[in-house]
Amino acid sequence: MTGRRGRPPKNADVLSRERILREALTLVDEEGLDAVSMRKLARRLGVDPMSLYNHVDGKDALLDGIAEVLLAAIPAPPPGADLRETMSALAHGFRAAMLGHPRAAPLVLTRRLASMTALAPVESVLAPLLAAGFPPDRAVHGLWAVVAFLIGTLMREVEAGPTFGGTDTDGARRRLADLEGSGLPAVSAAAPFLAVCDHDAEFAFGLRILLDALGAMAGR
Amino acid sequence: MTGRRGRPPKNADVLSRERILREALTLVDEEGLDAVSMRKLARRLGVDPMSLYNHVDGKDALLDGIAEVLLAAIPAPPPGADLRETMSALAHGFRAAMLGHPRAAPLVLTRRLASMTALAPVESVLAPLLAAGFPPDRAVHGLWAVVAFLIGTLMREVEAGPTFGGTDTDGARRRLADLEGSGLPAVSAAAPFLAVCDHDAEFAFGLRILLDALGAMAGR
DNA sequence: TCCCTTCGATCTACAGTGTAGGTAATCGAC
DNA sequence: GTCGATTACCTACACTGTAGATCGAAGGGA
Repeated sequence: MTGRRGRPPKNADVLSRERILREALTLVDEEGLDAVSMRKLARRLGVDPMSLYNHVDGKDALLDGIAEVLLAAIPAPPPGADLRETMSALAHGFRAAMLGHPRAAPLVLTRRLASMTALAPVESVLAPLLAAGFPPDRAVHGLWAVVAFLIGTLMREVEAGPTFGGTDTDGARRRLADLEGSGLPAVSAAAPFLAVCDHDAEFAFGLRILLDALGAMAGR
Repeated sequence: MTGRRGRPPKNADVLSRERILREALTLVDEEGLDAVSMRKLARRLGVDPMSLYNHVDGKDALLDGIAEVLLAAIPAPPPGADLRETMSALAHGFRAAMLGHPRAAPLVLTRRLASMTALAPVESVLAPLLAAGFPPDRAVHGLWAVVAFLIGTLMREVEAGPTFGGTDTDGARRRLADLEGSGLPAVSAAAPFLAVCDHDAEFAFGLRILLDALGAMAGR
């Protein structure tokens, strides 16, 4: 009655893993991670909740799937580039991919992904490091140092929410007052820079420091 | 019958915010974050679930509370130390605090905390940066770069779980085989170092790079 | 043509969740 | 003694993830 049972007629497949993941991602974009439930997702797809389980292994696997969609959006670095250009391009590509879906980004940043999708960028970073003369163990250390920085900054950036940027918003003013009245001298002195975050500048600063250090080590 | 109603007699308060947070933390330590529910926590405290709401604002506030307990465990750095010693001490203190409760650490690493507890370490880092001649905006950038690195490494470290360390475990062997058979040349070459993580060495490496860079900037 | 396996969508059901709203018992202050 | 505030308990509601069974169409052989 409510909806016909059994397999849908003909080749008109109602569901597919891709369709589910796409809809899930836009659901996260619109309502946030906490709003994701199998039932709500199914409702948006016009489908019974349990049907999702024919294409996805469960809620956790669904979230992993979204994470991989995000990771797949990182463009490959230009082929002829040197170490610094390659790492910079990948770092900016990663950041852009996360900022394109800020509410879904924690799925990438907080989960240990072991898929092929996650391995491609690793290869793109390791290759120039090895070519620059890094022994494999140091190359891996350098890779993880940069990855850690990326994860950390983006975590901060993405949790801040879009209302953190403006310098004259109500929130910023209140934060400024709180910091100045904290009684901590250094915090008070730096309060204007703590109250608002110039994420672009922070990202550039940290990335420059790290790439400088790696570049210096490559020279040795 | 099941339990007497109303306020408990005399000064024998059954519940308190501290007791709740303590029990919540050991619950997380024992069973992980997903296992935390108001009902289970109440059961362990021998109390009705709704009673918790008299001391804690809701589940989210409870988790924030646990995060602050973790943060409060970071020891203050030695007072007379210079920039590098101070930042190193705080970084190691932060790491030790997180590794002391690996399953609860994501609460600190993934939440934006705005409490006084979170501000104390910030002061401890900013003070020597400013004293070393950093202008406030650069000091804040340096602070966040180090914080981002800390968040990122600890995220990786804490999610890996305790079974990631050993070199001859089954998981390590399987990972090694996967990496070598990935078809990616750089990944294959560095596979032995990708399959197992020496977290201590990684942490030391990244921290050294960052502190070197900041030290060099302070000299200018 | 019939039969039979396979597959995907549906339905039911269950144990568990966070918490709003209401009630009763005890306290400190007057 | 009276009164408001505090605190523990109870009920109830809407919602979650998903195991298990069921049904109907598609496709392959005979």
